Amino acid sequence: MADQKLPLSFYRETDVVALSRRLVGKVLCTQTGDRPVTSGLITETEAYSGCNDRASHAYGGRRTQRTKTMYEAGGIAYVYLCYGIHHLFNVVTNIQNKADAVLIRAIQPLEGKDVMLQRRNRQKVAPSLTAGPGRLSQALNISTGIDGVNLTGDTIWIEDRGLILSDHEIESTTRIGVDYAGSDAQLPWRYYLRESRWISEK
DNA sequence: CATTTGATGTTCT
DNA sequence: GAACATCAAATGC
Repeated sequence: MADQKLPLSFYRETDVVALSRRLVGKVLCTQTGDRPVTSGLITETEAYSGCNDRASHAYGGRRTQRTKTMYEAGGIAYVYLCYGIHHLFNVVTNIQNKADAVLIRAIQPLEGKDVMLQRRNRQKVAPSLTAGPGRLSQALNISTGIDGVNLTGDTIWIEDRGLILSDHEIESTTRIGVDYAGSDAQLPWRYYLRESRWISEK
């Protein structure tokens, strides 16, 4: 079968942790303006479980201008500004009002590497190009401007290219940068390709 | 190599 | 004011 764009039903899965694991090995693609398609293999993800997860922006049912996107039905992008500089890309999952999301933390460049180098102002294709949530967003031209955009459209989407990963190829550890979340910081909800160099931390 | 620091918008106290 | 799902450049070994 040809490359297949993931359908809305994929994102409406109710187990955000299982979905986070399943997104590793899929291919994130963007296309803006008249630029060529840029894409990369998803190598690292983190699950954020809505209202009950102290690391989540939606913890305790918090609704703000920023977080309202997370409460929509799964299958759209949640992009927000971190530290006033970095645009972080998340996949909204589950049904409406559940506020579950998966943060994409790293990709391995596939198509459009020259465009990514240009956007990032780099000379060489190396992990620092797209390994890290702020980095991959800049490489793929993802910004808060596409917050709420449908992931089955032609601006940003995710493809299944038939790669199947067994459990020993995927490592799960605690999430990055969520020390403030108390005991929830210990949850092993970060998934990454064990053998990949394209990871945000060693 | 490791550690420190500056950049900087939104949200919450 | 302070904290924050971060990064890059500068500084110290």
